[in-house]
Amino acid sequence: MLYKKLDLDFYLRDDVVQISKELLGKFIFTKSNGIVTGGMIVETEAYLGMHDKASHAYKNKKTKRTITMYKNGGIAYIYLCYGIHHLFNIVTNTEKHPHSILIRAIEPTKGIDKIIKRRQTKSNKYNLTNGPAKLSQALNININDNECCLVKSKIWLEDRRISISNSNIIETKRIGLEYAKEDSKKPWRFYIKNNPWVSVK
DNA sequence: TTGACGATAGTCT
DNA sequence: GACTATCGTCAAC
Repeated sequence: MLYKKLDLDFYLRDDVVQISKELLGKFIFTKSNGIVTGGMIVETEAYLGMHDKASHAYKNKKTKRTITMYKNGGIAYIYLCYGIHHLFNIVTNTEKHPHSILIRAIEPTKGIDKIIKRRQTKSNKYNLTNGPAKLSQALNININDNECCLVKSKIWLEDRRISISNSNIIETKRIGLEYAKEDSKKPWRFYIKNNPWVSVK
């Protein structure tokens, strides 16, 4: 089979930085009201859990919101940002390690007509999914999908045998985390070199 | 019970 | 580049 859905073992691994890099070039899809939309992941950010000041799980903090990250990997962690935006993360590792990966941008390939309708944008096509809240809107992901299983549910990832070499992966600091002091400078954002769908170059 | 604060995006200058 | 809409979450009172 050329298109292989990512299985649970992919998500349960320990190295969230490595998984974040491997996600580049993978595909994400959602099925909503029978319509499938999705595309290729081009930008990710790793959040390293209890020792990462930028992570919601810093200092092992457990609240009603963050408890999702303390579950086994392979599920979605979705939360509301700025009262408006739904941000989609992938939970990795096991219950003791609240790791997550923010998907910041995709290159849409499936259901683009539907994506345009959901986004209601008239500007250039790169504006459709080049940001974490934009892609959530484009794929109709919202807070109700929190804890959604990524292996056997309406949101899933596929390996389509596209390989991104290390020389084509840019490592840089994460976006919008100045409050996290020194951890905001850690090179835990990854994106595909020269890809026009990346949010911030 | 209250208030400060965002892992953003769109608009305006 | 600056400004801000908008509201759930969470810690402090």
